[in-house]
Amino acid sequence: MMSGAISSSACPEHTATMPPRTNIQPLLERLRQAHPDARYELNWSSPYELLVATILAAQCTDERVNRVTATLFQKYRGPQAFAEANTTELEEDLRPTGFYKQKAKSVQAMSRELLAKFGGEVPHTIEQLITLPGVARKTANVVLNTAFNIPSGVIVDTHVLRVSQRLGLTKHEKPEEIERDLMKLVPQDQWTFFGPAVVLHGRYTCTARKPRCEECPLNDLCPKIGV
DNA sequence: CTCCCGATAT
DNA sequence: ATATCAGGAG
Repeated sequence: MMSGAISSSACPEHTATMPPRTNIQPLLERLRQAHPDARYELNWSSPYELLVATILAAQCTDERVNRVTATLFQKYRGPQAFAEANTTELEEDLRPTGFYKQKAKSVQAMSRELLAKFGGEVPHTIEQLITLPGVARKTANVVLNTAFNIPSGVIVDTHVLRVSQRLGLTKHEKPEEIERDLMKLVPQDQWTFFGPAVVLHGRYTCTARKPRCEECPLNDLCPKIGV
């Protein structure tokens, strides 16, 4: 809520104590052209299901998560069912997503905490969400941005991290520091678009190992740091 | 920093 | 063969 704190400095020289890069608008326009309806590709039918799916999405493609949750959400309906599930059986259900023991543990612990502290309802603030086991800022921002349309912050996953550094939007390396830079740089009403759009850009164009700079719509805006 | 973990692109 | 992939906890 304090993120919009603008220093209305009387000094005409520095009207804003603002970030490294000058104008974000051209970048936002290009991104919008390339990914007009950028959104997360996880399948869900409730905020709770999106929360579970996002936990499962760690180090795993959306496609594989969707393949698993298609049957998973038929078998377990709501936090009570996950909390009471047999752990070994749940681990097997989650196996194709990788890190399956850790994820089973996180999903069950998260579900129990959700029931105990929030009556089974997914909270609407990032401060409350990140108290849940297995939930940090990235997961919390995905849920708040996507399920509730709340611009709680900017999603910083491995794609946003890499692309932001290459574009020179940040000099930092830790996700939290990068998110802080992006929140200053990008207007708040663009946050829920910016995250998913940059994720798609990183997934399909500005790839980790062999970026496709020749066909990149942001090519002329990019200093190509670390490529 | 390491560990959790399997599938896929290179 | 191995780096990487919609991360987070200890």
